[in-house]
Amino acid sequence: MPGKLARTPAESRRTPVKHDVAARIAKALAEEAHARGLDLSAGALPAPSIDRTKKPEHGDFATNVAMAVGKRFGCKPQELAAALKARLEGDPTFERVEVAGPGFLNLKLAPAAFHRALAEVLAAGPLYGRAPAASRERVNLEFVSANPTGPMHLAHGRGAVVGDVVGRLLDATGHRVIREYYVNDAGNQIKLLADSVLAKILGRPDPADGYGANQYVVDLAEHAKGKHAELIAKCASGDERAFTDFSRRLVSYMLDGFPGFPGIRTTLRALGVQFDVWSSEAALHGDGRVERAIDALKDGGWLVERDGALQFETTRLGDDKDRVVYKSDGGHTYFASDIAYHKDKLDRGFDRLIDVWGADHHGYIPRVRAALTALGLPAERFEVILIQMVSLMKNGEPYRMGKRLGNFITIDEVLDEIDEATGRKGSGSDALRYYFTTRKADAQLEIDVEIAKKQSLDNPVYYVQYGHARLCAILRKAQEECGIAADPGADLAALVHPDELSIVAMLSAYPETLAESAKTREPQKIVAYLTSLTQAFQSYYTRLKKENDTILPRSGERESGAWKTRDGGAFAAKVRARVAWVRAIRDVYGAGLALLGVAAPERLDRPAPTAEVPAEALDDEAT
RNA sequence: GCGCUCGUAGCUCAGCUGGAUAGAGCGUCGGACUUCGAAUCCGUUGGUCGCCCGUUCGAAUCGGGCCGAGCGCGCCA
Repeated sequence: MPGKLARTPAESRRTPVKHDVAARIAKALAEEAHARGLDLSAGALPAPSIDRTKKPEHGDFATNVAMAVGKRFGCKPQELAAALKARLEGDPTFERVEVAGPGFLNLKLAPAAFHRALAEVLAAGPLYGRAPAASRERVNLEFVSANPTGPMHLAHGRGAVVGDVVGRLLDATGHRVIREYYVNDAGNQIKLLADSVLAKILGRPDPADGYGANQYVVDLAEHAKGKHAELIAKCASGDERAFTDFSRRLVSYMLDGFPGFPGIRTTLRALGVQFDVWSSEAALHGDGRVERAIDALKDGGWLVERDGALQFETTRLGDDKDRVVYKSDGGHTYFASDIAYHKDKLDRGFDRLIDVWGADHHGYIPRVRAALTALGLPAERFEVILIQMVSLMKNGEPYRMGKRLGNFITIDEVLDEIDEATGRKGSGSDALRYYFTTRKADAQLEIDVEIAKKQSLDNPVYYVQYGHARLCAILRKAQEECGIAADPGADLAALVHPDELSIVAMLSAYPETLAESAKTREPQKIVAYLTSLTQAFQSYYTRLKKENDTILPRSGERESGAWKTRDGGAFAAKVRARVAWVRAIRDVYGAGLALLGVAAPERLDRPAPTAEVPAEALDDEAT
């Protein structure tokens, strides 16, 4: 491996500015080696890092190249750094090159380099940053997969949003993603739901651990009673086929809704989440895929009969204990289905399987991996994103709705409550999506409904949406009052304000952020990026005002048109450059918000100062 | 007991393949609007990165050991 100085074509397209810097450093290094009569072709050089700096005084990029390869040059890092500095100073890409600390090279880019970077953003527009990853994979992304025995709760919602955003990230980096919901329609839980509903209809007592205490079961019973009288009668007389049929219909109702219950699909849609494939556990059994998978394990000698049950010796593959696939009563375990399901997904030709699970299922990973290995399938293609708990707070206190607490509040309740409070349909989805992707998936999360309802700085999603609306307002005024359309080919030479250039540097980092976020399946990197971009622009905007400058001509000048000729046209050139720059920021913004599935409104209505609604009044409506 | 995840500011959390003086939001306190959206901005306050060793030019980051938290360890799903 030649290290980071040599990049693949895909990477170089993805990070043009950084790649440019890397190439110039490599060139300087090669020249220095040549000058010293060193032959570096034998053996790889240690890979140096080229990083964006955290502090402005360190310039735009910093590299440890002199420290990394100093030994090969047989000299001190600081000496090599000084030699490289001398060579790089002749390069017009850099405005300043400094040796710092133990041998870092700090590089400050010249304005022209920023202008080239900005031109790239403008040329790509809203598609900026979307570039194929090194490997373009066919990905099966399975998420939510909540049992269709009840409404979706907050914890499901987090998995839904994280899964959906990871899907968008993978799409944006050139992977082909199939989003799949695995419907557990064959297990005990479904049987229990059907028993509970039947019990309601037939006036029998609810089964042990049944669902009968829930209002939606009462509603479901009422709905089913009118529609399936014959089927219910057969079920009552112990007809198993009828019972299976009845269960299947109940699953459909849970997914598609019935009077008094919106249905899981509807809830997901309200959250902005859609699936390509709904696969059925029952179907895996129905057409023999489970049986065949278990037979394959048997043929491979992985199964033993013990205590009257059929066990898969996963311990031979690193699991803690062997796992039962067929119980002593002859029934299958959930694991048996899951073996077949994951085998099926790989059989369908996916390069990668990503499962999104609740963190409490983490112990399940080794056995699925063991199953794939035992079946001779590439277990390394299987990965899991674990989702931690969500607790819902209200003004700092655990939030209760009825008897439910935190995780057990339904998505619909939360969405409705926020939508009603803000008066904007979709604001609940925006708020939840933003919250759920702000933290990494495997960290516990607190959500405060009161903050999510606020249309103010306290609410992080509003802060970012406001930033987007503000950029749009500037572009709108530029067009309508100055006749300036953001021109991707604008002359950018007049763009010299340090804040403007540092924001260009941020824009040029967006492709790297997207690539990294997709690669690590960590949406929070996009959120963090958008937050800091917003901050940078808002800060610039206020500073400009303090400096008695504006992006657009002042209103007086707009009407007279005097701005067009001010300073011999230099002012107009600056305005045009800045408008193009605003457009670039807006586009990156829009791209980032689209990845999160959060609305990017072009304008936001100012809230009336008296819009505060007493929280108690909303509680009554929401329940 | 074993396994997984984690321990960073008063609170909620970032911190990329190890990099320079560890960051953000909220909270505290104090400031900034005649002019493109003040739904904003600036400053202030705040930390033995749980503890101890080790690896090296360099550790919040990697390794080991403790302490503490959550979860898992079903012929449940």
